[in-house]
Amino acid sequence: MADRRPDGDGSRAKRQKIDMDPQANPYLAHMYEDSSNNGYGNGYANGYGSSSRPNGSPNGSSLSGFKRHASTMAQAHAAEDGPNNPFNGTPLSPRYFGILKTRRGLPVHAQRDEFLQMYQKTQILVFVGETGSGKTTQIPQFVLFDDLPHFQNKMVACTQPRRVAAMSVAQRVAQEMDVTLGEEVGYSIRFEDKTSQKTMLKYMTDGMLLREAMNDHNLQRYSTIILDEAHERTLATDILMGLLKEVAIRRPDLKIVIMSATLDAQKFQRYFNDAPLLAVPGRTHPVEIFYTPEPERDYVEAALRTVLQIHATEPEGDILLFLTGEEEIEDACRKISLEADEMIREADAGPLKVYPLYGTLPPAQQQRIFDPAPPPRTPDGRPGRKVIVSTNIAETSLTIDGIVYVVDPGFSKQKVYNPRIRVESLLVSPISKASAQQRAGRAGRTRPGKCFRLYTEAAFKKELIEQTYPEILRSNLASTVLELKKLGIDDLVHFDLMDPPAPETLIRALEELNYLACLDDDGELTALGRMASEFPLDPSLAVMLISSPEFYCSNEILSLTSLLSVPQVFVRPASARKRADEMKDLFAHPDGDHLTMLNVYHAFKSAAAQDNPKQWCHDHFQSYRALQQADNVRLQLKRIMERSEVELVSTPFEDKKYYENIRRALVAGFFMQVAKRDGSGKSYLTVKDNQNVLLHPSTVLGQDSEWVVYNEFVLTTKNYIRTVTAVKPEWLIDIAPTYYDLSTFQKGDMKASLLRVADKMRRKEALKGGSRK
DNA sequence: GAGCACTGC
Repeated sequence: MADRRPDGDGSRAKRQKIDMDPQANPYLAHMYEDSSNNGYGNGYANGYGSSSRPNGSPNGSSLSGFKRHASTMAQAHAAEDGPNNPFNGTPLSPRYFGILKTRRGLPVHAQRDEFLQMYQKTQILVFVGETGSGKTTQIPQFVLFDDLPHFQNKMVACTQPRRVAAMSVAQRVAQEMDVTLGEEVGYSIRFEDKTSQKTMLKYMTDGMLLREAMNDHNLQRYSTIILDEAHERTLATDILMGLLKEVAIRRPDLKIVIMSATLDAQKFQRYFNDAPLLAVPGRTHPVEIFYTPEPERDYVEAALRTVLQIHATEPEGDILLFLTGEEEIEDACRKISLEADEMIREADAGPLKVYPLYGTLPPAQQQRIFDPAPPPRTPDGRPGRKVIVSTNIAETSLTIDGIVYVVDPGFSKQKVYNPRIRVESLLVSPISKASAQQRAGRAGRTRPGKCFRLYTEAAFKKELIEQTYPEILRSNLASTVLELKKLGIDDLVHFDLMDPPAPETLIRALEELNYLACLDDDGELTALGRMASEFPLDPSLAVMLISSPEFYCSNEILSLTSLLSVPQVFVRPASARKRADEMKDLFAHPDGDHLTMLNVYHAFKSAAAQDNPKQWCHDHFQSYRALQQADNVRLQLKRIMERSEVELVSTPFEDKKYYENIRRALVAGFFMQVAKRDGSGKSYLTVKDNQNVLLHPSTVLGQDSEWVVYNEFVLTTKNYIRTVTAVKPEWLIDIAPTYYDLSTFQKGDMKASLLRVADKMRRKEALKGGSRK
């Protein structure tokens, strides 16, 4: 039997410190009431030596009587009861037994035997557990006792859509199993691999498992793969499901558990060839639903009215209001506070505290939502209340206890993709029934609650779709198609996805990859495509990066690529717009936003700024978080470049081509995102798609640039292109001759000027040739 | 003269 040692620290992957600490993370839906997480992580790690550990053989451990895939709940219970840890032989701590008691009271525990029997009988199993059932923490442990992966030299993997979840669940389960996090139980997320030779249960992001699959098509290192939160239907989960369906045939020994929270489980069952289903009830309190009798014309106005009404008439308990975006939320918070002050003055209402909540809010401000509600103003006064006004970040990512009232106007911002003009944009759209249910459920976490839906019951029944469309139907699939090719899936059309995307979307993606020379004319992966797939980047960014040594500026393009794959670095608070803009002007480069961002990065990395980077960012209206993230991404990309032997080179800064080389390299990746000024006005026209666009007001570029590359198409009140840099048309023809094959262009001003440019280039070339003779 | 829902590698 395989021995997994040596298990010294030397063999462990190096890991980088990042700014996420599960200890400090308040969003722990899976932490039960009794859990105290202080001081964990040390204490008993030093108590035993690894040499005395039973390892590699069940003999002598409390798992010795276990027959793989034929164990019983009684056996597992006996092993769990100790006195020694069944997985590493060390004595179990008193705290372990305390947690064990809680665990055995969880709803999933009642069906442990049933789960085991089903798990043993079938290869693929669908498990439905509502919130509070304990599925995320318990099912993987049930699996461990029966699958005994460590005796096969394999692991059990459990995927999560979000990093914080993977980290914090792993930490909780390590506690439950009385092991040190990173040893028997670990996690793996981007930038951090906290696993070791001993790891038998690994929590990870779905994207991470997908990355692994690209180099290990059969996922050989796993004996069981559990996909958790499958109902969220992230792009990665959808692709993994398609892949696992195929791997299941190639690897009959692999077991697969699909865990979902919705009643839409039949869809998963059908997809996995009528896999058996096990459903476990959750543990939540009832939530009473109220609808408006008539449709509301202005949902924000109706929402404010409802919140104030609740405050005036309903008993104690906090309120959660769902709105769609930052501006709407900040605005609503102001109005609610104003009205509430008046209610307090005139009607002796209880104090009301209002908190905004959205993803781009600084962490310290996000934390404030966990502050307790304000106390009554006088000892016998009316109780205080807090209102949280949130985007749908509070629908899945984040749980706030103490919410009793939910106000749901029925809208959220959703990504939509239009393959015709190749544009992804955010649109305020009605939510789905599943979302509405999820929102309502937020009112019943601690006690019975109420949900006020600001739409009619008829609208709920007839107008809302059942489920939000999965991400795969709402995205540009260029990078997905590249991933699938790297996964060894050649026939994309027949790849069995749960919801196949529109053929037009696939064709667009293939076309884009072909122009980028990642796929050849037969749709086969090229050497460039294979290399591009190694980078966790959009194909155009990856191609730009890989091509950049040809333009003598790969160091700079590496920095720029990192900056383009993190949130906006420029901060512009509503209270200090003018000063923020002045600061931005300090970094402005006349040729465009890309170069401006690069200037910011270089300034940030200068000795003066690094002395106190946080202060520097504050003073210069830069996002410290974004710049730090960019640094982190840069390091990761740099390692991949080194591995792929992409050279790191720079043009000397004194060289007059320093900036020009960078602009040319931009064209190598973004030649499909070019616009030309339309006549003499402000309007631009995009190449080939012929979309009328305007330069985004945030640009540093003047109106005098005839040709520009842009990073992003933003569809709001108008069509904007954002992050733009001036380029020369000769570069387009020179660097991307296939895309700029003028015979493929529609007749018009664009084609005419490109033809003139091409002519000029030919004349120049001829002259050069002539002079050489 | 705008405004970035949320994730992930």
